[in-house]
Amino acid sequence: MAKKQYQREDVLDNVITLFWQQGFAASSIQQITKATGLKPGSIYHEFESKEKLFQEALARYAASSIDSIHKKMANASNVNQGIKQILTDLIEQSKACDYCGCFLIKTQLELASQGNTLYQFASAQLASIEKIYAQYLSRVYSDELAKTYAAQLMTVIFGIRIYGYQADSANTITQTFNALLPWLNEH
Amino acid sequence: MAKKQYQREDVLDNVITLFWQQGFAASSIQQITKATGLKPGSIYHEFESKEKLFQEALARYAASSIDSIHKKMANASNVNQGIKQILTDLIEQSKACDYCGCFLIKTQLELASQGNTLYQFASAQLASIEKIYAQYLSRVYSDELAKTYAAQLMTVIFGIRIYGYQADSANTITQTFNALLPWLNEH
DNA sequence: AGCTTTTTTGAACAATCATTCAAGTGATGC
DNA sequence: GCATCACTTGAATGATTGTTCAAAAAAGCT
Repeated sequence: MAKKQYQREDVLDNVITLFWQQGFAASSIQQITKATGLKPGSIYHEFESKEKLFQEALARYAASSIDSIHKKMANASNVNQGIKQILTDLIEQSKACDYCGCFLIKTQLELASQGNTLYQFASAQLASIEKIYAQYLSRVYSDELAKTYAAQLMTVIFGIRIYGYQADSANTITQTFNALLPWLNEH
Repeated sequence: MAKKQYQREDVLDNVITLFWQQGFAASSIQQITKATGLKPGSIYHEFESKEKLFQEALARYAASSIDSIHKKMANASNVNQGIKQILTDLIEQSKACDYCGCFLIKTQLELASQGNTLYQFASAQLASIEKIYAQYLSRVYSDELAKTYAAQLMTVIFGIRIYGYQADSANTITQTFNALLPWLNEH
């Protein structure tokens, strides 16, 4: 079998689901083996370690998250509507899957106390997402106000993602974010 | 040594710190041993299992959290000021310690996907905290508005606790919650 | 003092952990 | 058709996991 029997990206996608659900510590190589169909040897041949594998999975998740933001903003009639759409989709998503929240947030929480590289990576990605929102908002508001709104937005997104772990919360949440971020209805 | 050499509550306090920092999966019995000074045998004699120990630690944390809310509300000149004080203290706290966030939130995120009992317990505790806020708010607002505000408050608290993981975020946060919850300045 | 009860001890348990590696496999270039 | 190469395999590694248990140790009770 000289030819690779898998695509690096497919493996990562499978592994994202697993790590996302269970976190880093609770995901064993055995489970990774089962989720990907690869034997331990192949995993270590392709990725250096469990940590490197996790890192790469997280990076892929972050990239696709950021990509999705840009796409939704491009399709929206204006900045505020775009953000509103993103929030709406977020709520829809948290209804659909049970392990949700955000992979980046979960990683940040799990690995914060160990000063881990993975924590720093997750944290940096979240910071850069905030910056992206600030950039979009600066099309409509002053730079200062844009930053302020971006911080508010991130806080509410975090809040929603945690609140979403509570059962049946979807209806409440929509009402909540509309009340918290009234400026979303401007323009 | 027929007499107990430790206080159940002291053991729990030590164990709260450990579990809070590292989460359930990443905290080994060996570490618990080191943190409490108890040998494995004693731990299993006093608490039934790692899970039961965690559960009890979490319950103690939740009880003290709820207690602290009531105390702060009792000391405040009115409901809104009391809540404001709680939020301010929360931010101060998240500056001080690095593993922060909230033990309940961390537990909820870590153990959600496994449908774990511990997840359900954490989730229920958070729901009951929301109910407590709603009760206080209903002194000042209609029952319906009180519920709405309580949901907003929880969302912002969640947001703040996650946002707090980002470095240097303390100044931004105060500004943010004042903007998100303008009704806190009423009365 | 002697018996009972409660607690402590630390070694031992099987299971599982992340990781390694020598051997095997099959396609590719010559 | 043979050697080379990239990849797969799965057993084996030693460390660590949560948990148990028989023996020891000390206090209370009669």
